[in-house]
Amino acid sequence: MPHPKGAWAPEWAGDRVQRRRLSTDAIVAAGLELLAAEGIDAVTMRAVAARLGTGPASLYAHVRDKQDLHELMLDAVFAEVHVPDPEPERWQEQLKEAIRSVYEALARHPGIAMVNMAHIPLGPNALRCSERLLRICLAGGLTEEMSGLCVDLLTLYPTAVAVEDAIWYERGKRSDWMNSEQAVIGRLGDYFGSLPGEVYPTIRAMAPFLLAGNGQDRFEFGLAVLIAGVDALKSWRPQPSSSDPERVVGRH
Amino acid sequence: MPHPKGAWAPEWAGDRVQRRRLSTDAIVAAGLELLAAEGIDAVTMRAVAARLGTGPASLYAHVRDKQDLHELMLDAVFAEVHVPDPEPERWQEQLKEAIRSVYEALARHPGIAMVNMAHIPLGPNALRCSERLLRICLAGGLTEEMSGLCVDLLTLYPTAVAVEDAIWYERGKRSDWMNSEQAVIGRLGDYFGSLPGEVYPTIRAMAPFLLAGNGQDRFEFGLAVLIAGVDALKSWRPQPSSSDPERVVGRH
DNA sequence: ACCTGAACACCGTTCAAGT
DNA sequence: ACCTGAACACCGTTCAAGT
Repeated sequence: MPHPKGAWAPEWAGDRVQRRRLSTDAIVAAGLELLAAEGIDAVTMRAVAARLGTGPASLYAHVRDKQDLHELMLDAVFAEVHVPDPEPERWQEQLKEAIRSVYEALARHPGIAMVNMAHIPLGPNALRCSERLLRICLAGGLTEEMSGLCVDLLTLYPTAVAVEDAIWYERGKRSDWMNSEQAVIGRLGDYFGSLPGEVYPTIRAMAPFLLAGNGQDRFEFGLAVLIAGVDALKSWRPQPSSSDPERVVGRH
Repeated sequence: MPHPKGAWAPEWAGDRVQRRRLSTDAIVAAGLELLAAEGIDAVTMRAVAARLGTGPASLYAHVRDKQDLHELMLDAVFAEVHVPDPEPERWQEQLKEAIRSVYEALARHPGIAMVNMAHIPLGPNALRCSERLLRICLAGGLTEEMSGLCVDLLTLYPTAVAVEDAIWYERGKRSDWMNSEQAVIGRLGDYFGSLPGEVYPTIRAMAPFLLAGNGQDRFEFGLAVLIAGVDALKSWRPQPSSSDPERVVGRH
């Protein structure tokens, strides 16, 4: 009893449901679903293809390789980032809002942050984000030199924290016991307490401060340090020479 | 013509050269050699085993798994980090020296930085480093709360930059053309220049500043921002309430 | 206790062949 | 142009068996 393809189903079903054509967008969407469901390690060419009802080789017509797929997914995530319009007098708070937004978007898709670290993101959504960050810096009165370097530095921070988060998240999914934030902090406290006091007296004494705060608190702390530093160096220019006007005037 | 194992070599060669026993240290050393020669992706259980003249299964008697091996390699790298003894009046410069030293050690072994991001490093050498960082912070007059949070933040920065470096390094090894720093900056400049001016006017105008400086300059810039921020928040304590003395006095 | 070969269940990517 | 099955050259880890 031969069983020709599709003979068991009416033609319209094959056309409308089964025969959805592959496309870059569909592949990126499937990748993001897989990322949400099973983490970045599960976003393999094979798994994405399987989710679309095909084999891995079919994806290569729409996507250069796995790295390319990951970059496309990253730019889709950058679409969720909101960077406010410049209000010059509160540039510091606006930069904080923007960096929080980058962090939240990356954190909403655990695992994608590493991709942001691995590439200078050049997709349209990432560029829009940089464009608007630059405007806030310049409106705030930072030098052009500062502004140019700040965009990178300010983006690196939420990315790095999100990478750390994702690793903990991944680990927590694999085994629920022992890996909750509380459990880890508890064991770390015990560990620090058990260290030889002659070798690590400061770590022992400072253990409560080393373990203080949750992830949110620690993120906000780093953010406060960064923006305070940017403010302090607001007028920074590279390698001011000894002919710098202020210095010369200062000597009068 | 059968060819029994070792029949072509004198017995003493087999005993003295071939039969070196496996040990955790030997495995870690082989891992670091492989890392230097071929990058972190080449540090597979199979390749490390092959370098030691055995099969992958043999390593599992000395090392829990691949992650464990990577952590052991990381602590070996932390042995190269130098953190100076505290001199209270120049704590800022000392923190910079320490962070540079972390960065340099990680950069000397491209690829290992990711391991530092994936774990709270708890090996003896990493702990010694934290211990000494803490001492500098406290000697400099930072609050205990600040000092505790600073160690993490200050370590995250060189680690994140080293992760980025390693990815570029890896890419440069694969194909020498198109991936040198100069070539990438050149193409990025072209790309920014080709962007539609109505959508990305600031990026277009700021292109030279976005691409300014080499890796070293950019690292030093971030370091300056960080330490300036730490200095500005020197007396920081978590969530100061409205009963904060200075605020009350300020109203008089 | 330490080491081994073989096997299991995976990868990314290529390629000739189909439509 | 797009899609496919099959193959290639790899992985990490487990396990029974050896010493």
